[in-house]
Amino acid sequence: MTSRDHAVVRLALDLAILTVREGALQVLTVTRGNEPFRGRPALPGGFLRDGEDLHAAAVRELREETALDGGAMHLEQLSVYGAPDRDPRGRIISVAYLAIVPDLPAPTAGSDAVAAAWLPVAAIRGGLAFDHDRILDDAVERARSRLEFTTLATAFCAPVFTIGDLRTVYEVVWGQSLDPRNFSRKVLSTVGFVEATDEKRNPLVGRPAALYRRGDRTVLNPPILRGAATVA
Amino acid sequence: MTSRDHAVVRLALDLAILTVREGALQVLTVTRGNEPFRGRPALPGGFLRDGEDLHAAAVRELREETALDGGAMHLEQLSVYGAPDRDPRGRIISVAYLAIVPDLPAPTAGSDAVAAAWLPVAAIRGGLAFDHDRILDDAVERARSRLEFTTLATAFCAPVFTIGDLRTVYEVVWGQSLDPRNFSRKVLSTVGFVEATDEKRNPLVGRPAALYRRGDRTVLNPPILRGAATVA
DNA sequence: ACAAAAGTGTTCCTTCTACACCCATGA
DNA sequence: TCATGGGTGTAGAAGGAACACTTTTGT
Repeated sequence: MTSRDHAVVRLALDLAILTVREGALQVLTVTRGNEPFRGRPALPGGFLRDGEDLHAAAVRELREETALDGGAMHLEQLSVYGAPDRDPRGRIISVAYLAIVPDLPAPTAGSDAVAAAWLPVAAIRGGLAFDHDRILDDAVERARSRLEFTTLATAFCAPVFTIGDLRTVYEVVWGQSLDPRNFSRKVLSTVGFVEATDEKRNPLVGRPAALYRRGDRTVLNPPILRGAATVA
Repeated sequence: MTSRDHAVVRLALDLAILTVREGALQVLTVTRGNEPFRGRPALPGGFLRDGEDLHAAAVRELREETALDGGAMHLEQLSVYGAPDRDPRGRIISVAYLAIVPDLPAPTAGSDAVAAAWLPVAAIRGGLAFDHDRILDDAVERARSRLEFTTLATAFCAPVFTIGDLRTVYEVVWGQSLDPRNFSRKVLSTVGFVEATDEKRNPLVGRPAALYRRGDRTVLNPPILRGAATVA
């Protein structure tokens, strides 16, 4: 065996599961019970199994962590992280996935016996194990970009939602405030973005808001661009 | 060993190396000398080596195929392809990279003893080995999108080039014609896209064109969007 | 002089932005 | 009737598309 041999690697999957909770962009983390990085938060993940498809493995991990299935969430491949020294236990290549989920009623406990918790992305600041800070950075930037060009924002929302709910997603993920009136028009004038229901929701105070469902469309044309606008 | 064990995988890299040659978008292919898919064209690639960084491995493969180094080209990770049955020889996960190179003076021969050839992307139509057709599709779409939002088009060009050369890249990659006058203005009004030289190039007929170098900027703001415009 | 390609100026139209204004509800 | 959030109209600014027109070369 020389150094020119084919590398022997293990293939891991890591999930950056994002949601909007309590007015902040949050990510699901698990606390590591073993070395290395014992006690530090990390992104949930696991190893690929024999004969298992990559995407199917990501779906499985997501279900184990959030009990969410199929259509209720968004799951896409993010990138591969394969620096030789990224894991002190050996050569482990990680395929990272970005998942977007609504604010879950059952908040945290996964089926694994590890402590899972939602942490605000803004509060993490380099505290994750391995190279997961970099994965999280990439995930957040991908999500921000997806809001511009796709209807991904609806994946952050419950099955029915108001235009105001949707706007809050944009404001929290982008970290800037948007004009409610122009936002409303843009969303409603894009056919297939949202689909009207005949229900309304009464806020604690103020005029009732119409409720909508997700539409068929996935790509946003024209896009909703984040300007260098007024940061909230 | 049950099916719940961690999968044992080999990790391959495949390169979609794109260029503009003879007025067409072309991709570098190698003809397979062994089964499976013997005699069929495939994307060049190879296996990750012990202790080798993923991106470094992609750079190495690109150099082996094109004798191009570092700054003269663009190289970015595309995606991971990991369907269990994607390679009949066993469980091989492939990390695909997109490379953009200028029209090379030394056209084809790689250092390996395999037959390398540039093929027009439009002429391939499902003829590649493994799942390389899908990788190529993803690569072309990524390149098209990159032209909209980044200065990637300069990576298709020689070290010095005219605005007309650059426009040809857009037209060939997008498959649509652009207004030369508006295109010229957009490029020149984006500071950092191209950098003027004081040389000119005389075409066989017509007014000489100013020559430019790549600029510092990588992101294009505002972007140059492909309309649903007049298809060439 | 003429053909061909490079580049400039100008007009029209679409889209974004900002903000005045009206609507519907609970307390 | 007042505070609060939902939603419409509209004027100005900015950017893209189309195209007439000028410039510079080789033959």
